[in-house]
Amino acid sequence: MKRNALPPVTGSGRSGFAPLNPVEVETIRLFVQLSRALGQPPSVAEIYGLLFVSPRPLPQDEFTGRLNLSKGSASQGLRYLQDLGAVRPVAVAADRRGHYEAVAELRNLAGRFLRQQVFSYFQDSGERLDKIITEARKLAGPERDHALARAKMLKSWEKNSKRILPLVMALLGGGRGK
Amino acid sequence: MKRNALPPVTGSGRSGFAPLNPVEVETIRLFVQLSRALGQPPSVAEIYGLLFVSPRPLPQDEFTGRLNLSKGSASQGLRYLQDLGAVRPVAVAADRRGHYEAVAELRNLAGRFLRQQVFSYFQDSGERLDKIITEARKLAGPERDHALARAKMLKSWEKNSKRILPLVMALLGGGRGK
DNA sequence: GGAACAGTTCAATCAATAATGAATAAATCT
DNA sequence: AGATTTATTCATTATTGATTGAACTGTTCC
Repeated sequence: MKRNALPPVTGSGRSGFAPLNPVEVETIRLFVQLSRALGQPPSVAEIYGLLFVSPRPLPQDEFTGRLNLSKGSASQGLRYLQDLGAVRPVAVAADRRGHYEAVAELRNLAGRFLRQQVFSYFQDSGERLDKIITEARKLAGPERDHALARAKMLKSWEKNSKRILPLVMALLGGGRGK
Repeated sequence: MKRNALPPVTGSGRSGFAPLNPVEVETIRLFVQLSRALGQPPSVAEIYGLLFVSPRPLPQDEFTGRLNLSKGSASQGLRYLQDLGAVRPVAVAADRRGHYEAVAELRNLAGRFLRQQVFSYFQDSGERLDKIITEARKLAGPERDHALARAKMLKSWEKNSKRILPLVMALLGGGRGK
């Protein structure tokens, strides 16, 4: 069965938890929208969005219930967010459930996200580039020249891109963020 | 029926076109890999990749045949690439088919891509942010304060991000790209 | 110990996205 | 005009990716 995109704002939570208020709904939508642009699954964005607007850390079953997620999605999404450093556990006295809060520093978030995304790409791109060059050398005549020129271009693209990342990070952290 | 990921390097092209050589195969793989990171369909990456390594402009049926794509995918992918400015038509004498070549300037490519991706996001994010603030004002007590603080934070994130884009563009174009 | 709770894993299911190809249009040739 | 070539559109099909939930693990409480 397909779960509801977002539970209705009105109506008492049939999960036993308070339904989302309009601020929560809109904030979550904002993050879901962003997640599309970044190619991230909506459930993850929903979890982060709700933790982000929440004035206090939430236990897993609470955001699961309020977002109408399955236990599996919640668990996986939470893990992903923790690995990314976007969410951190917070102990709450007299409650054995784990509670979580959003890490809300743009620099951290964006930095880690970029690192994760970009790193996974540059992972074997270097290796592949070398292979392209090796193969290009085996060609003959003008084909060979063109192939080598293209390979060189790719190398320079890679270098340029790699150089930009730290700068972006610095800008994200340094901008008068107040 | 599923098409082959990439036609085998050896073996005469059963489409009547030359099979891909190793340089072409590896270059295409590189772009396909990148397209995953960027959330773009592989067929588009294949087309761009082949045009990128090709020493001469290719007509649609040629890259369609060599990549083993359907006519539909080729046509749509080509259109997407043209809209993005990543590929441009080139007239070839005594051939009535349209020929295309890759636009291979990192600055153009990345710039247009970012614009397309990011712009579509910031499209209505401003509107949504205003709505969040409006709704937050209707809340009471500490909840209200927290919600307003979060909304303010989102606004600053947006401002920061918007400010960075032009800088990234400048860096992509300006780096000693040789 | 064992019942209730909190959480994870993963194979099966469902939804979203990409690719296909038949129908069609438009242009060029004879 | 009619035949041929080139290319586009879009409903259908295939593929990928996200979500579910039942089975399981480990804790805590009585």
